[in-house]
Amino acid sequence: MSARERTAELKRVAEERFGWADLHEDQLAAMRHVMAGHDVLAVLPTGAGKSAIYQVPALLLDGPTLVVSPLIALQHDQIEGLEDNAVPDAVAVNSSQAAGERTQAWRAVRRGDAEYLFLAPEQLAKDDVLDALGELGVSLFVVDEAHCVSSWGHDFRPDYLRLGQVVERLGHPRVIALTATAALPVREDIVTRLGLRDHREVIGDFDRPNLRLAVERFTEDADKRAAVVARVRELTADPATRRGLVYVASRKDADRYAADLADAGVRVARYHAGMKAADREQVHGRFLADDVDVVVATSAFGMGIDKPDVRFVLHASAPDSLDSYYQQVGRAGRDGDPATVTLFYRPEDLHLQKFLTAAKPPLEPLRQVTRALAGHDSPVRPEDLDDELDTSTAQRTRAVNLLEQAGAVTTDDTGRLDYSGRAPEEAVADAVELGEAHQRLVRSRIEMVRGYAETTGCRRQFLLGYFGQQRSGRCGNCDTCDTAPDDSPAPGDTTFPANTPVRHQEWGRGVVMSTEQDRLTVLFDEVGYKTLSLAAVTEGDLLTPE
DNA sequence: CGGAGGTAGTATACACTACCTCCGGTGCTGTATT
Repeated sequence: MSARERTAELKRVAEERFGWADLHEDQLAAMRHVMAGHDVLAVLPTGAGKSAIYQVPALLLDGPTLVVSPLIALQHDQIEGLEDNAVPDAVAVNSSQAAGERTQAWRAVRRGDAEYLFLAPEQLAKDDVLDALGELGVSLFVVDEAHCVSSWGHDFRPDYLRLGQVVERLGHPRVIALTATAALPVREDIVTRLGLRDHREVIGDFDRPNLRLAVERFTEDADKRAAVVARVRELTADPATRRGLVYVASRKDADRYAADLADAGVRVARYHAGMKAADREQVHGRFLADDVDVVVATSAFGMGIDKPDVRFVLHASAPDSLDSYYQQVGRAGRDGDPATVTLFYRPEDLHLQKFLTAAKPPLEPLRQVTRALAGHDSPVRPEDLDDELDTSTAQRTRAVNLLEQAGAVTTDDTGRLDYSGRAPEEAVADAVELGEAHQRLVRSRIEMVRGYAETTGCRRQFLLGYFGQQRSGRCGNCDTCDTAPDDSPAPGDTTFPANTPVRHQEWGRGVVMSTEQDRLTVLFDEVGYKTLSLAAVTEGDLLTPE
């Protein structure tokens, strides 16, 4: 079938079954790749209709569609969204259901009454679930919010890193990975972790010109707090800019800012993961219904929130990465109208992020798991190791992931673990080194937040450069552009334009992410992001193109 | 690492500092307990 015929068919199904008359070219391109048999990574801004990319091809492929999605609450919304259309049902399977409900969901998929099955990655760690999926003949494997593979997999929700093995065990159906944000190392992580095969990438335009970017710098914590409260007061006093979000770094700060803002007369609610599920849901609902103007939240508030008229997103503390930052500020101005995005910055605030990402590779679990695996002559099911271990399931999974990455363990097509026979001390040392390399990357991402906050160049250029999108010229809609002289040069030196592969004498192989007037940001394989002075680079011959 | 909150000490009755300790994000799941 030609690309043209495919496009026509996809458009027909979209219109007839979903009632979508216009598909965006990015959506169509991704769908065509899927229909041509490729795996696909689609990085498209929220609101670009990422779900359509799997929903439409799903109806043209024989066999159910599995959607891996991180939050059970999010799955409910997605299922409801599908119920309105003239398409087969969608169902979910998870731990919150009664046994009967679960059986019914499986039956619906088996009979073909339901086309879409939603699961959290943890479900896919269970043999009976995988066996059931194997019998179903899944035709499309969708990973929604695919950046979680990279950001949540290493220690928080380790089952994310096992999705690649799950794909193989299911015979490698076509895979679609979807996300709204992914800097280069995150994209690479998604591709390698999921084991995408002969894949195509569709990367949308990240620029959101209606967001006005600014950073305000403080030395005293008290001054910063007062400034945040004063700004929210000011913004909420004007009906045109009344609704917004304030992101904070700790639950305690969420409580405290919410209390201070309430005292200042702001209609405000707080949101963090320490609250009861029902209370969180209520806050979410009140925000959508304009019953409160402002939500003060930790990073728990985010995925699945689609409110068009959010007029400001303020950060009372620095986030852990620009990946998180861009996703959080992206919740402002979805309707395209102007919105304010401001980071209230104190360098000290970065220390909290460093603390939160300080987890060392799990040495003791690594030792135990290695010893246990080395003691088995034949492949062993992961859960059968637990009798010999003194670790939690999550720790065991973490250790297995690192050992597998280090090449000391492989997973066979029944999900059993096979030890390579390598000397245990060596395997543990390699796994620790890999864990530490990941740690360096995470740390360097925090340094990129510092870079953004302290840059004298155009903030939009810096942000887009971080996502590998080089933009020429100043944006004219950020604080540094306001104060820059009109004739200030665009980022200049073209010896190392963005995306150039380079080698550094000490740090090894890397890729240029972005250039500013006097400096250059490079992402190195081994040490993560580094910012280099252009003068030092050109004079010292530190960097050579590769 | 740094902020919050407690305690001890000083000095003279409330209030201040100096020092110490503790805490800090994101969610799934299955099991035990109300």
